[in-house]
Amino acid sequence: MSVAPPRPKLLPLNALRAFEAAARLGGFSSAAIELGVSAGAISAHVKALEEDLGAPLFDRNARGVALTALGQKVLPDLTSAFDMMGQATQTLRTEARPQVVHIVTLPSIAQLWLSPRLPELRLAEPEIEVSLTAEEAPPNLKRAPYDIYLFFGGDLGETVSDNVIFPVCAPTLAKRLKTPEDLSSVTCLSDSTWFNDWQQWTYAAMPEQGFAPKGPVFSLYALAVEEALNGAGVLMGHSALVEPHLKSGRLVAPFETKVTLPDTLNLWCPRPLHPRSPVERVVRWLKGIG
Amino acid sequence: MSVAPPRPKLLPLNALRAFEAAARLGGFSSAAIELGVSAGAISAHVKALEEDLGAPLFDRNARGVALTALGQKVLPDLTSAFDMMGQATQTLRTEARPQVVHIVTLPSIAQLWLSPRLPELRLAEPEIEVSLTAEEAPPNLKRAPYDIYLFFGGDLGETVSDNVIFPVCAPTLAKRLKTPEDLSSVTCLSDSTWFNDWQQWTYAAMPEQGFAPKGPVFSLYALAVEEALNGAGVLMGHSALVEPHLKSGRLVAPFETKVTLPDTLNLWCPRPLHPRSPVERVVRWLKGIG
DNA sequence: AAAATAGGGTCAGAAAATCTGAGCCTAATA
DNA sequence: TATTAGGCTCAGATTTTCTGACCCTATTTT
Repeated sequence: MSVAPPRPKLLPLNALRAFEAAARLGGFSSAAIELGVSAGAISAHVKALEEDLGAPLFDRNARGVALTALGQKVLPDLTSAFDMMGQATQTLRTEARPQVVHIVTLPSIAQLWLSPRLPELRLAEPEIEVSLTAEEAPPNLKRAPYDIYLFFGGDLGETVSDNVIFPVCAPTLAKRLKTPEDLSSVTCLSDSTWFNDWQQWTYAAMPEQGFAPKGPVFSLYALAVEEALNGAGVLMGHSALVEPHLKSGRLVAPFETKVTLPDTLNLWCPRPLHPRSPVERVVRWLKGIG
Repeated sequence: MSVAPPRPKLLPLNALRAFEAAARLGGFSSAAIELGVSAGAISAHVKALEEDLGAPLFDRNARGVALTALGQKVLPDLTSAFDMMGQATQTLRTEARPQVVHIVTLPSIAQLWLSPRLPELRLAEPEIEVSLTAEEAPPNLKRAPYDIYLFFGGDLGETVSDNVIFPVCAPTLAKRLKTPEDLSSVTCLSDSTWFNDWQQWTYAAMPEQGFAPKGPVFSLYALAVEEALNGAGVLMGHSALVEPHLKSGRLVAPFETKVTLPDTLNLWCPRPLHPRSPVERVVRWLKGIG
C-alpha cells in the first residue's frame, strides 16, 4: 500500500469525448473527422486520458488501434452518456430558438438545389429561420446539432428527389455533340466525389465501349457547373442540381440517355417531428418541392 | 425566414458543465466551489453558452440568479447526462487501477486521524494503494472521483468514530487549570470551522456562565494542535484527533467534562461495495480502527 | 441611515489547453 | 520496392479558460 499523489482531478471532458469517438469509430483519424480536429489532437487527448488513468485504453498497431479490455468495458457507458448529453444539448438548442431549423446537406445540394428555393420558403413561412450547413458527409446523427439531414443514399429517411444523371453543357458546345461517342473529343468536367458518374452513364449509353473522361476534376460540383455554363466542357448533370439551368436554357442535354442512380436524395430527421413545428413545416415543404 | 450563419458548432462541454452546476446549486459561486474555479469563470461560461444559444438561461438579480423557463426545462436532462458521465468515468477510473482506493476527508482527519494509521493498513494490505484527498467540504457524491467519504455529520453512511470534545493542553499549562472557570485566564485556541466547540463544551461544563474564547483562530485544526503541543494555549480537543497525543502524554485533558456531539465521524461510499474488493477491505479496516 | 454582506458582472493579463503541420515510423498491400 | 493507411511526436501558434481586482445592487445588520 502507498499513498498516491493527492487530488485526483476529474477526467477532462474533451479528452473523454475524443476517446469515445475514437473507440466508437475504431480509429483516431475517423474520430478526428467527426470532431473536426486533426488526428494529432485526438492522439494527444487519448494519451492524456491514459496518463490520467494510469492504464492504456488502446493497443497501438502500425495499422491502427484496437481497444484494450478496459476500453471495451467502459465504451458503452461512455457512449450512452455522450448520447444523452447530445440529446440534452439538442433540446436546449431547440427550446432556446424554436424558430430556427438546422439543415445539413452536401455543398452541392445546398448551393444548387436548396439555396435557390429558399426565397420561396421565406415567403411561405416568414417566421422560420433556416440555418444551412454544408458537409461532405453526414455527421453523427445523435450528436450533431441538426434537425434535417439531406444526403444521397443511405438507408435512413425518405426520398425527396430522384438522382438522374445525363451529360449537360452550354448550348454552343452542344452543337458538336451528335452521338455519345463524340464525348471523347471534348473536355469532360468531373466532380471528385462523383467521378464514377461518367462510368455509370456511358455504360448505359454506349455499353460496348470503355470510356474515361478527359478534363478537370472539381472538388465542388458547383464549380463544375460554373465551368459548364462557361462552355468549358461537358458535365455529368444531376437532374436536381442542373434543372434550373436547363429550364433557363443556359445548359442543354445533348443526348437522350438518362440514368437513374439508386442513391436517391434522402431526407431524414433524427428527432420526432411535432406537428406544425417549424421543423415539420420545413420537412413538408422540402418534400413538396422534390 | 432567413438563413442564419452557417456551422452551428456543438455546445462546449465545459460551459454546459458550468451551467449545470450553477443551475443545480442555485448560484454561480456555489458552482464555482464545486468545480474548483472562480465565480468569474462560471459567469463567463454561462454567458458564452447563452450567447451560443441566443437565449438567456438565468435571470440575474442583485441577490443571485434564477433559472429562466428554458433553463428549468433542460436542467433535469443535463443533470442526468452529467451524472451518467460521472458514473462512466468513475467506472473507467476504478477499472483502470483497481488497487487504488480514493478517500476524501477533512484536512484535520486526514492529517491527525487517518495518516498516522496508514502504516498499519500498509502492513495489513500491502497491495492496496490509498489516495488521500483533503477537502473542507464533501464534494458532489455523484461526480467526484472518490470511493470513500469521511466527514462529520450528514445523514449518509455510518458512524466510524464518536465526536467527543473536551479541552486539552500541554502538561505544563494544565497545572494552572483547576476548574473550567480558569479558562478565561488562558489563551484558547480555536479552529475556524469548529468555533462553536467552545460554546458547546462550556455550556455543559459551566452552564450558568457565558464564555467567549480568547485567542487565535486557526484555519487548520492541525495547526491548532501544533500550537497546543507548544504550550501556546488550550485547545478544544476532538477525541479522535488528539487521542495519539493524549496517549503519549504530550497533551492532557485538565477537566473531567466531555461533550459528545451529535455529528459523528461518518463513512460512506457512493458505489456498492463488492466483497473483498480493495475499497471494501479499506472500509472494513476503517470501521475496525474507529 | 450607514455599514456590512452576499451575489454577480466585467476586464485585462496570465496561464493552460488545445490545435496544427510537418516529419517519422510500421505493417500491409501493390 | 513503392505506396498507402494509420498513428506518433514535437514545436510553435492559437484559443480557451482562469484569476484577481474592481464595480454594482439589494438585503440585512448595526
